[in-house]
Amino acid sequence: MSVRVRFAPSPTGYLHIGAARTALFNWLYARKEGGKFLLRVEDTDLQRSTEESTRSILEGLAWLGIGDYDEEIVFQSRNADKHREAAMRLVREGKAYRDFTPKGERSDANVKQEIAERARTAAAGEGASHRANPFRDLPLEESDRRAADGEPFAVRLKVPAEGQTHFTDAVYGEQERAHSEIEDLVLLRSGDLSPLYNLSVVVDDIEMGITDVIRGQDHLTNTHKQVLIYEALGAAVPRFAHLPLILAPGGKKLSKRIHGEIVSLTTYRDRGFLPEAFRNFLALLGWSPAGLQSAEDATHGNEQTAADARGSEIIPLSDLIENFSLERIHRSPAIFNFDANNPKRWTDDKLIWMNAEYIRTMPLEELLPLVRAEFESAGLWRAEYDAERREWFARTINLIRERFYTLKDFSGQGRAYFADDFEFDEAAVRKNLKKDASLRELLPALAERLEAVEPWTLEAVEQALRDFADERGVKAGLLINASRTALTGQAVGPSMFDVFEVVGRERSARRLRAAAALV
RNA sequence: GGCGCAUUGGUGUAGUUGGUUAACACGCCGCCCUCUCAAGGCGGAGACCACGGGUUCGAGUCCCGUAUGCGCUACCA
Repeated sequence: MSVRVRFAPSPTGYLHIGAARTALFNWLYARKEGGKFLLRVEDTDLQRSTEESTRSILEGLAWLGIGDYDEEIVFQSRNADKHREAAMRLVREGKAYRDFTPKGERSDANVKQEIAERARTAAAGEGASHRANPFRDLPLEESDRRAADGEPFAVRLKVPAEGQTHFTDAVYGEQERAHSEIEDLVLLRSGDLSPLYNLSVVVDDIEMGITDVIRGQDHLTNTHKQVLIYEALGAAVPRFAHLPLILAPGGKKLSKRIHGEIVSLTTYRDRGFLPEAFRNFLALLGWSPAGLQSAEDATHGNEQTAADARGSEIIPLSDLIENFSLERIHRSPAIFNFDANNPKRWTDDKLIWMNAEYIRTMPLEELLPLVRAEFESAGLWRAEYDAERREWFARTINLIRERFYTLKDFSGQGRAYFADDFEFDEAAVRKNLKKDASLRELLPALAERLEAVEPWTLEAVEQALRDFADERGVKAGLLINASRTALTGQAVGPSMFDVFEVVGRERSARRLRAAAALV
């Protein structure tokens, strides 16, 4: 049977990076196995689900490059009737029962505490059985009659008193759980008979023909309940693969409430990350390809091996797909490292590095459209960049991309190359312009000298500037650094003669003169 | 409280029939290069493989226990 997997987010917020990784692994597995990748929106919690969340999740997946679902999106809320039918079938077959116990109110906030307390008292009062429900063995006819009389009921699965369930998890191995540990879980709520999560998931997965369930480790223990439902329904149990959780620094839970936007995928899109870089990073969180970075590879083999091994964590999508396997997924949780108090480290170091690596090494033709999109949203784009200035634009981007980390840098630090209204970095002005008062006179003189340079090439400009420095008895470095700040507003940047060439004669001269006022 | 899962330098990981000096990437530090900053090259600090017991000639790798973290335990998903 060919592989069919699904990503099943609940639309109660933006796409969490942990969820994004789950989606990615499902996608990778489907593509590797030549199977189908499906999407199911689990919107059964009507109060918390929003259309906006659904849209945001879809957008996030599309951005990541894994929005190519192989079949139509399934909305779980539309299948409620099927879920209900399945549960009632189990009641008829004696595998589930109606529970006429009045519904107890519970405050959502204290559930955890309540659970612990209940468990404690249950442990103290000798072995309060999970099978003590008085309605568990109510004859079907009586159950039917009471239901027909309009008495409200919930439907519970009849979990066998003895024995255990087991399944083999592709990641965590053999899993076993005694039935005595599992209560008769509720399938349908009393009153409106709306289906609960465990039922919905199983019925939908059966309906969709899912062969492999790949999801977060937080579902590992509950999988036993689902196995029980599969068996009651007489359906084949799929293969399960649970993914280790992604944690915050200190091994704490990575939560939207505490950590804010850092856990949202859209943050990375909005802050100038490349989908391929983010995807690459995400793939390596909880999974690693076999052998790619062993010591052997790094030290032996042919000429380029050392360099190859160094960059071996930069993995093209085709290789990711090619090498992906459930067996290489780790069991221990991964920490997503960041420091909320440090702007330079607002997100994981390696992610930032990886993004920069992609920006400076990816084919220029692939980078250009991304920069264009960034420029369009920053109001820097001009039609001529795609026409008569096309070559200049490509050359300039290629020049400055070397030291940029995100797409935002092109419109931020790189603004001076494309607009005149750039800002001067104060530290740069202090360091390169205010440092030497003679620059007040030197800069305009240099401007004049450069205006005469013909042709305007890197070599000619360098020659002219160095000659000028010699004549004036100053170090070329003084003029070079001052020029850098004058032309770009920055203290750092590409080799200055490249900058001159790209900025052009007119603009260079104008900016040199203007900068004299800043000295 | 019960049940489950995990534990290799700061972080991500390699280490898969137990065998010598625990490897790679990011980050950090230094040097080289140099007009700055990156990149690149070279080098360095940083892990008694959570802790304690075993098994073995030999354990990061096997077994038991402890601790810590996380998850589940709901008429939430």
